[in-house]
Amino acid sequence: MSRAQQKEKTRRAIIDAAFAQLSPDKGFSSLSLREVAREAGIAPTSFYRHFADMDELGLTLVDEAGLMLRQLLRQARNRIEKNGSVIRTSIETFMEFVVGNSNVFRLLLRERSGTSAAFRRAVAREIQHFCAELADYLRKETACPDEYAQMQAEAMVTLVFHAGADALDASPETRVQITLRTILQLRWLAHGAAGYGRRPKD
Amino acid sequence: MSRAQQKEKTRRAIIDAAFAQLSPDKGFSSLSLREVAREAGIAPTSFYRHFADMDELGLTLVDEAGLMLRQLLRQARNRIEKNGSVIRTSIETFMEFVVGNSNVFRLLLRERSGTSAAFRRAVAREIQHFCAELADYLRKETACPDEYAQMQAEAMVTLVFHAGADALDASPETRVQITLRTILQLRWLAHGAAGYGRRPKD
DNA sequence: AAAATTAGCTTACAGTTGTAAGCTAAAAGT
DNA sequence: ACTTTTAGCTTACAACTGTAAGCTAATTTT
Repeated sequence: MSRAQQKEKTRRAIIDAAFAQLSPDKGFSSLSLREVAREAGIAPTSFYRHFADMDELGLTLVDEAGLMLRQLLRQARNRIEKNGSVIRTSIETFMEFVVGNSNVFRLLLRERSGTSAAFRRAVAREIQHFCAELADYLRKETACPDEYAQMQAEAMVTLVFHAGADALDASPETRVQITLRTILQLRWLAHGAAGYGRRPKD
Repeated sequence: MSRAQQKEKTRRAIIDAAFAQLSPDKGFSSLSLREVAREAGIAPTSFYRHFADMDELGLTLVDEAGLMLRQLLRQARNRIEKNGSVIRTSIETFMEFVVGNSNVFRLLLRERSGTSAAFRRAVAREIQHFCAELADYLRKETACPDEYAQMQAEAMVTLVFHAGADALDASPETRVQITLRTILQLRWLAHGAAGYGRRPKD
C-alpha cells in the first residue's frame, strides 16, 4: 500500500473512532485526544500527523455530517416522486436518518449550540444549505410567495430538527406521536404561509 | 450571623459563581468543581458541604433558570394587556430576556441537548411548563381548536427558542431581522392552526 | 544507489482534575 | 457549662490530560 493510501486509512480510522465514541452520554467536547487515538489504534502523539488539534478533527466531523444531510435530501426527493405526500415523506425520511445515525445527528444538534463559535458557524452553514434547497423547492412547488419561501423553510427545518431531537430520547411509540405532531405543525405553516394575505389578529 | 444564614450565603456564592463562569465559550460540562469553588471563595472540598457533586449543582441551576422563565411569562402577560399585540410583544419580551440573561438562556439551550439525560429531562420539564401555559392561553384567546392548542404552543415555543439561540450570536441589527422573521412564522402558525379545516395539499 | 521525507512509536513532563482523611473553631443543643 | 454538630480548611494522592523531543523504519525523490 502506498504511503498516501496508508495515511488516508489512518485518518479515516481517527474519524471513525471519534464518531464511534460519541454517544448519548458523551459529546465531542468531552472526547479526549488520547481516547480517540487509543480507539483508532495509534499512539497519542501520532494524532498530530493528521490533525493540528481536536478542533480540526471536530470541524471535519461536522463537514461529514453535513454531507450526509445533503444526501438525505436527495433521498427524500426520490421518495417524494414515488409517494407524493411531501411533508409526511420528508419527515419520515428524516426520522429514519436520526434514528439510524443518531451519533451523527447528535453531533450537529449539540455543536449547533456548543461552546465553539467555529463549530456553531460550521453547523449553521450545513443547515443553511439544507434550508436553501428546501426554500427552492417551496418556491417552485407551492403557493407560498417567493419572498417568504426562505423563512418558511427555516421554520420547517427548525421544527423538524427539534422533532428529531425529541425522537432521540423517545420510545418508538412516542416517535410516532412526534412524527404526527410535526406533520400537523408543518401543514399549519404551509397553510399559513400560503394564505399570507389575510393575516390573523395578533 | 446564624449558621444557617451563613451556609445559605455560601450556597448562593457557589451558584452565582457557576452562573458567572458560564460564557459563550464555556458550558456547564466544562466547568470544574475547583474553578467554581475558587470563584466562590471556598476550598475545593468545602463544595461538598453544599452539593453532592457537580450534577446536583447543575440541576439547581436549571431549576433557577426555569423559574426565571416563568417570571418572564408573567411579565409578558402584563405587557400584552397594555400593548395588545400578542405575538410581537411576546417575542420582544423573550428577546430582551435572552440578551439580558444570556448565560441563563444558554444553559437551558445547551443542556436541552446535552450529555446528561437528567439535565435534558429537567430542561424539558421547564419548557413543558412554558408550553402548557401558552397552550392554555391559546385555548382561551384564539380560534385554534382545543385539541391542537398544545401542539401549536410547542411549535411556537420551538421557533421562539430557536430565534433566541440565533440572536445570541447575532448583531443588534440582525436581531431585528430575526425578530421580524419569527413574528411572521408565528403568524403563519396561528393562521394555519385556526384554519385547520381546509388542509393544504401535502 | 543514495538522500530526503515522514507516519508512527516511546518516553517524559507539567498541569489539572475529583475527592479522601483529618483538623479547627464556632454555632447549636442539652 | 458541657457536648455535639458542622462549615470550612489543609494536605495528599492517583488518574488523566495535551504535547514536546527524539528515534525508527519504510516509502519517495533524486
